[in-house]
Amino acid sequence: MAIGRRQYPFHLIEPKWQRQWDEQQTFRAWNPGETVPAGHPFAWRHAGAGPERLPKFYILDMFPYPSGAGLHVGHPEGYTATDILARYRRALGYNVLHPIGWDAFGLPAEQYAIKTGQHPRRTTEENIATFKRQIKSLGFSYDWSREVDTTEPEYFRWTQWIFLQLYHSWFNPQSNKAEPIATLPYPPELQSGAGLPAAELESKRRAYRDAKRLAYVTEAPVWWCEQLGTVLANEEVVDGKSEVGGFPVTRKPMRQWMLRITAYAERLLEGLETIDWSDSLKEMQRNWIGRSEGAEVDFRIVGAPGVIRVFTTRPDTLFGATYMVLAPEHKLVDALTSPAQRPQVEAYRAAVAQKSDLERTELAREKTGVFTGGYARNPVNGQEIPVWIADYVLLSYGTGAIMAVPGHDTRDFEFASRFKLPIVQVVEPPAGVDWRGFVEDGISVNSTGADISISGLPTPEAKRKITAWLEAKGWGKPTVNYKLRDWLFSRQRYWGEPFPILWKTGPDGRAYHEALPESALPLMPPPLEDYKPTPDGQPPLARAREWLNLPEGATRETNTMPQWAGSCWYYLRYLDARNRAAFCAPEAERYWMGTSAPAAAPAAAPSAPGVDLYVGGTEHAVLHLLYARFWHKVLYDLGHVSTPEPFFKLVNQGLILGEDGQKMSKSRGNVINPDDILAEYGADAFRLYEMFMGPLEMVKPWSTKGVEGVYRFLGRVWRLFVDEQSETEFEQALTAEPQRGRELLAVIRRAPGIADCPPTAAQLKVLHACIKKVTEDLDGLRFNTAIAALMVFINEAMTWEAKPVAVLRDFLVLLHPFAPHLAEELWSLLFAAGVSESGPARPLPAGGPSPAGGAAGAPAVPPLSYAPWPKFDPALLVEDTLEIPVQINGKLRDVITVPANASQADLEAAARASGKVKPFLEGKTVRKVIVLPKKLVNIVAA
RNA sequence: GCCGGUGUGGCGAAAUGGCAGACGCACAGGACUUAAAAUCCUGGGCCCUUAAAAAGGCGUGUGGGUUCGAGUCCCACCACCGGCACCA
Repeated sequence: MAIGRRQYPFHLIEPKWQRQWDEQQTFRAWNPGETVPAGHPFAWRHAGAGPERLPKFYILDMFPYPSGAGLHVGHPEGYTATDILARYRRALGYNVLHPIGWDAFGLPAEQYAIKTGQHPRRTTEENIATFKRQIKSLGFSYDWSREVDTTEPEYFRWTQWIFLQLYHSWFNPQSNKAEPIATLPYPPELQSGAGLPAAELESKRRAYRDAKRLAYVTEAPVWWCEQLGTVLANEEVVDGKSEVGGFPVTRKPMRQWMLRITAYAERLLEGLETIDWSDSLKEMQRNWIGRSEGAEVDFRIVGAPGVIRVFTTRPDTLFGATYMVLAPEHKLVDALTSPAQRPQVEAYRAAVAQKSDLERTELAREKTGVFTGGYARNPVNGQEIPVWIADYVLLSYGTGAIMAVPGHDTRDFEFASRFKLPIVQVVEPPAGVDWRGFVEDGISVNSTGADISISGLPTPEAKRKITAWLEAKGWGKPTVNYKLRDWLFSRQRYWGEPFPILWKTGPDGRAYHEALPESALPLMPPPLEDYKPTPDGQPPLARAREWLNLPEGATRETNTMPQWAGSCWYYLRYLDARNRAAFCAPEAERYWMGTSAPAAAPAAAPSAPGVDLYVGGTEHAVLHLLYARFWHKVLYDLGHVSTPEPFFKLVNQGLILGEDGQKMSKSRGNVINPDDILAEYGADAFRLYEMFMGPLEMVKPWSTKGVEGVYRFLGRVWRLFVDEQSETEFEQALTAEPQRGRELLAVIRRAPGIADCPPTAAQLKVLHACIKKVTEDLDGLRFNTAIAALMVFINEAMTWEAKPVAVLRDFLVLLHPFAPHLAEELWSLLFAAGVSESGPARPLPAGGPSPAGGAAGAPAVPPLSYAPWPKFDPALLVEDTLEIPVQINGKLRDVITVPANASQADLEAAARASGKVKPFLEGKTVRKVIVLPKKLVNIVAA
């Protein structure tokens, strides 16, 4: 809008309180055992009680990645929600941990540095400064003393330390958990080492150990992105292009570090049952893990030794397998290929290798493949079936080979149709459904062999029977498969944590790796001037000769960790951010994660283990959230943390669209910059609007007009409290001497109607209805309707002649989580000298300093940030008379006013007596009358 | 294709199975003002009637169902958004 008069001097009020909060460290959270200084408002509220005796509330925002673009309006949506709840919980008496920090390593930051021709260290610092300024200007109640930055040595030393925990562990399938690598048993031939020279035995044992570690090195085809000069994890490749930058990626075998997340597939799945996340998010994780139950079956190769092992979820369709397909890269392809078919097979394999992932997975395209010339024998009926290769079978899933059942699998059906392969029925669908391509459960048919029959059995039973038979014969076994792949953990870039790993050469001439001792951490990256990636995949760190080479011929690992490393555990560092001896002290971990002995009676629901509330966008549904859960479980297994899951409750905020209803983007030109909104309407209005738009989780379009609406509401709040004449004087003084800004606020006086008078019953009813609604809505994260309730209160209070101080104070406590700056200013105005001689109706401070505890004495103005949340009194909300709707056959015909205590009979009589109702009953028989006391009357007549 | 979510005035949205549209935006009328802005007051789902109204009818994506009563519960469908997608 064309900026009119300011509704209220937010430009002076907001910086004033932000500075006060900073100087006082108002929102510092206290760890168990810490002594709270007597002058701190926390001490005032809790009367000297030790933090460990108070219930805790850990409320966390997703780790911001400080990009070059600065904050957009989507970021503060979640931040505002968590800030409101943090302030609300403080008012309820919790010890609240609400931290913030910077996820500052990683590709986008490095790309930005390259683009702007600066060192990433520098751009990172600048970006953090921008984010910090923007976040601070919104008045969030973060504990800045716990601020972390993943690029600081004191932070990444612990990232490296956790990597070493992974490196030094293996996953014991017996105990189903990670254990120190020293507990790994060697297979018999390596135990005795019979006949082997000591050096060779040691080298073999090392190879065995290294292959079992949770962090291991492998030479595997990986996604290589030439433009970015690095490999990427599966999760970072979208539609055959890099998620960052959208560059093409290709498959390339390279030596890489991997983390064995697949060992945790089952536990990551099970853990979802114990946490309070949205169904859609849990479902996304389940899909990503992709558990499927089935069987592995061996098909003997005809005319050669060996078997082709396939994975199938439908062993009941084994009789319908009319051919087999191997992935083109499968290692048995050579052995199966006949001389006659070799040219076609080689050509096909070469063609597939050329294809990008996009070409290979593109939708609705024709299936391709070639016959190898080889055959395999179906174990159930001895039939010889041809073996093909085709790129619709993926090497990376299952065994990289399938039995094809074209009768009952859509893909096999397409392929068989195209290549004229036989299609037979082995499942009977329900009547009227074509069996061709029927993939649901049915009844097995045509499934009888010499030795086994499952004909006539329903699918689940048929599966069980044939699997048991295969197992008894030694030809197969029940198997569970996961789509989840191990996590590719190394990057060929500069801007990441170096691996605390050395490479050495053994007596056999083979290279092996070794961990640095913990005492060598943090391992600093070399100060490279030329940090740019190279197109050949040689990491930039390899260029730092002095750093790279160590005295005894050892060299350092030159890969760096991916961006996700630092964000996998930051929520743990917040618990004890300045600890130099450990990533976090155990007492702090147990207290904040909720596993220490129950704290003093909680004011509301008891805490659940883990972070109490985690808020962030859906974009992290499978990357960060899966990685972090994995690391957490490893730390849990090794005894470093006390909960099996990191984040108990998680809420995704919905996307904010542009005013045109489209996703915000520079190219559309519909991006809203929070700085502009703040300059015009202030932080309180901005916060309020972000919450008033609609439910937190919903996608919703931005409307600057809507900001004006809540801004006007804040103006009404201001005018309710402030004397008009004094404001005019203030405005004039400000115009004359704008530089005196803040001190001129002292000119403002409270409105004349505000008095220390007893509230009327009507006023209390309005107040308590508001307390009830705001309290319940905050508990349910319904910020939009809570704000509506505050508006209703103000609309009502504007009509009051006399405004009791006690009522207004309670209102300010309700308002302060949403609009903290304005609330603080008005709060101090209410307590200004001479306002409240005889004290308010509600004793304030309710939880004030104990006679013994208040060394600094009671402050002149009780701190609003720690003022107790008001309780609503249901007795004040009861009505004398009620308006009761009267329906005839379910249709509303009248609304009658009756005493609240009217009996059922009274209600029915009053309803029948209504003049508006009578005509509808004329000439009809009343069949039934439904009377709900205090609710409604419905007369059924015909 | 599969999974999840969402469909309510001109717009953002509210509504334990019980008065659909709270609250806000936009709009219209009025007060204040020389005038405007700001502020304050009033109005409003749609249709039919009417000078205006009253009364009435219709209304929560579509079609069925359960119920005295359905935005809300059940079944089938449609549209949009998000995720996954040759995973055997």
